[in-house]
Amino acid sequence: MVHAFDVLGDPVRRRILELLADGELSSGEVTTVIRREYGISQPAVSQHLRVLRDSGFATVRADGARRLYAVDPTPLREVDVWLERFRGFWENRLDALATELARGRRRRRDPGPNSDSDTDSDTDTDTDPDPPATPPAPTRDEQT
Amino acid sequence: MVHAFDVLGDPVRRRILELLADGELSSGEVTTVIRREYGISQPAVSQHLRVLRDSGFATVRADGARRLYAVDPTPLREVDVWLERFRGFWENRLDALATELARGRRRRRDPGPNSDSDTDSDTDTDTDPDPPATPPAPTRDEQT
DNA sequence: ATCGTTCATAAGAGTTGACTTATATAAGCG
DNA sequence: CGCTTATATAAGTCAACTCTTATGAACGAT
Repeated sequence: MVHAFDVLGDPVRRRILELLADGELSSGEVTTVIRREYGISQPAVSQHLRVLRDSGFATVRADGARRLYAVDPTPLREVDVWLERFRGFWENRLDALATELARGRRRRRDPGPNSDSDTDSDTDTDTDPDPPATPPAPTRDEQT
Repeated sequence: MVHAFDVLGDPVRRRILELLADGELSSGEVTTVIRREYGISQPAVSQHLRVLRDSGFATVRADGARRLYAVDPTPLREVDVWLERFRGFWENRLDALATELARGRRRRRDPGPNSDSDTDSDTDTDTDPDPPATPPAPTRDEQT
């Protein structure tokens, strides 16, 4: 299946997530806004909602004939975790410390840039299955 | 120009950024790793580096015939800011408060899910130019 | 039961994007 | 100066993505 970042690559989908961030919305309500803002058809919106469903960014709940969509934060969190290694670039040490505390992390050592002497390798296995150890496939698609 | 999330949509580019996160690397060094991991050609890697340059994710510095690439955190930070509105989904209130402090924000109100009565519209202007107020163009491309 | 909603799926077209091979530019070196 | 190394660009191919229109399925109301 597609990677979280692939899903977020589309501006319409990002916008839909923004809308859902404020709470559950029906497919129709989402469609109304998106249609107005991007001028695309109802099926187009429905297809985006499908991608969001399939990729775990949104959940659906039936309410009569309507479908109520809500954010499922799981993949967004993955993105957040991936981003973590770069936070050292824009957060100063004190901020980083506070964030550490805020997140209740158990890991030691901060993700500062240019950690040369640091051969940490892959201590944080929690993040991404991204780097394949060996040439995956000639077709270069996402490895699940 | 392309949106930050478009750039991050590619696994090879994400991997390159991961490599650069540990410090400056030459094009050749990046190529060696990526070639081994993804089995793609030197020009392919070079093209990805170009995208990273053009989109502001990486900076280059000449060292003789070599080009040394480094992370430019600016667009990553934009992504982080975009993500901010969803943090309420996975951080509890206390964590959120600590993060607020850590980030030194001046804005009030937290990005909690299901804030129904909240017709915030667009208070946080710092984030995204994403939602166009009106149907932008029939071709639905990224508005710069 | 029939008709209007609400929403999803199907099929097809156009565009974009990521590779490939071939080649160009520039530096390092004998 | 010629040759190798380091890197970028050019041109072309192929696949994937996102639309479109047409249609289907389920619910609600008359």
